[in-house]
Amino acid sequence: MNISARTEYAIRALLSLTSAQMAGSTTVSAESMANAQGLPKKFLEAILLDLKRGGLITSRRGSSGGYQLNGQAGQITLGSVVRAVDGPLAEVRGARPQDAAYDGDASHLPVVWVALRASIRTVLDEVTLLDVVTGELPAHVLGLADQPDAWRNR
Amino acid sequence: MNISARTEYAIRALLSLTSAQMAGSTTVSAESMANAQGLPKKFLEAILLDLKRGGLITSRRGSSGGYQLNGQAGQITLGSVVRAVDGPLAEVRGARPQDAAYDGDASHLPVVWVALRASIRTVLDEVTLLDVVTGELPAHVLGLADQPDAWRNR
DNA sequence: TGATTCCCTATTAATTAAATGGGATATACC
DNA sequence: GGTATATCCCATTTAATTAATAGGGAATCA
Repeated sequence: MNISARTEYAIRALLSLTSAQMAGSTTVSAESMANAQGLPKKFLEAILLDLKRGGLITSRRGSSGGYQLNGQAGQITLGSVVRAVDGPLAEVRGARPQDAAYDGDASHLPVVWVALRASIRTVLDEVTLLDVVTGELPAHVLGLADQPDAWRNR
Repeated sequence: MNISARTEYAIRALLSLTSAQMAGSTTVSAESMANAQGLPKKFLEAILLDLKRGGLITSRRGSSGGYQLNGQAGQITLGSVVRAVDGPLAEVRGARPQDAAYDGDASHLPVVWVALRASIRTVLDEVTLLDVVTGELPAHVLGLADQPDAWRNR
């Protein structure tokens, strides 16, 4: 149940591209993203390639090349980023939640796994890159983060 | 964002113990749990040790020994099981969600991570072992699993 | 006493995660 | 055309984690 470095780096790089899009600039190089966010450059390059293959960004080579978002920052969700770099959300022992089959005492377990994935989706598939940069997060998400113990460990 | 085999095995073993508790029996051996749920026995033993150290079960050695739940099945949540065998929910690159620190474009990201963890908690910390065995899951959880596309991949 | 069953440490094998290196390919600008 | 820039791509490395197994010690009961 962890967010990988890959995913975290991907999101932070895309937030740089979002910022650039808002400022009206064209492309941003891997190097400047790595510097701005403190990410290992070659590792970031590999991640950006995944993002490109996933259709989230476009790129241009050459002297004034770099990357930019493929589409509007307000249309790109964190969920799509996670899926592009780390695969499906909430897999259970390598399988999709609804495909985990059990019998006997555990027969109702898939319902729980599906609900768990659905609850994760209510956050990751509702928050866009633009939301994160502006801090104007969906009411539902702010509500979750405003719960009494949300910021405390259990 | 995955559920490990460790966690899945732990839950399935505990569901066997829940069933035994409901039937009024005393202890269940690791071997019979492994057989009933099709789990590797020695691996299961290691997991049961974690569960014991986490205070979720008790054990007795010897010829009619075995394991039993420490407390009522209706009081033990899936969240406590996950924490006992796999550590904290929803860590971000090895740190707690609220401890991930960023500046610049990513400064609002911790709010998202905390909200994500909160949403996971609304499922895992609300569902008990008894709920799963009986299939009588909390309304909130059933609601999530009843959403139109909850059972479909994205 | 002997069978049973948990307890515990160590080890292994496979996979994944995180990163690095080197170089080929495309682009812009002088 | 030449050169600097920057993506693209493959191969390799290192470390950590995951999943599982092995072997035997310690407690318990009949």
